[in-house]
Amino acid sequence: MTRSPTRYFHRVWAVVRRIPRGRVASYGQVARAAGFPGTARQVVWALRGAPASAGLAWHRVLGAGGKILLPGAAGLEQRLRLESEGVTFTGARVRMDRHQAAL
DNA sequence: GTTATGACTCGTA
DNA sequence: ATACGAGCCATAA
Repeated sequence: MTRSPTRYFHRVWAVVRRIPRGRVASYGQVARAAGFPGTARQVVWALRGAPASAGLAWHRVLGAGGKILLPGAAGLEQRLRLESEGVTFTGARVRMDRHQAAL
């Protein structure tokens, strides 16, 4: 089978797109749902490589346990975006027990 | 072909 | 709670 070099990206984007508003998922969960278990780090490439025009909900992807891993101002923006969607936090972490997306 | 990078994850201290 | 190390692997150079 001819495998497109961009298939990985495409699959990851497809998974992120189906995370509902107000829900979140971890990098590892996205990777697993995309059919590439154990490739949590590579999800980052897909998120950064996604065109802004795609409107990808990158802010709904967090580290394991609901922790925001994006450093600096971007991390703050992520939190603000999530809160504006109704996502609640416990300290620095998202309440995964309430906002875990069903993948 | 090799090397470096990284918004990871888990175990351990 | 934080800190560190090791394993992980697609992409870029």
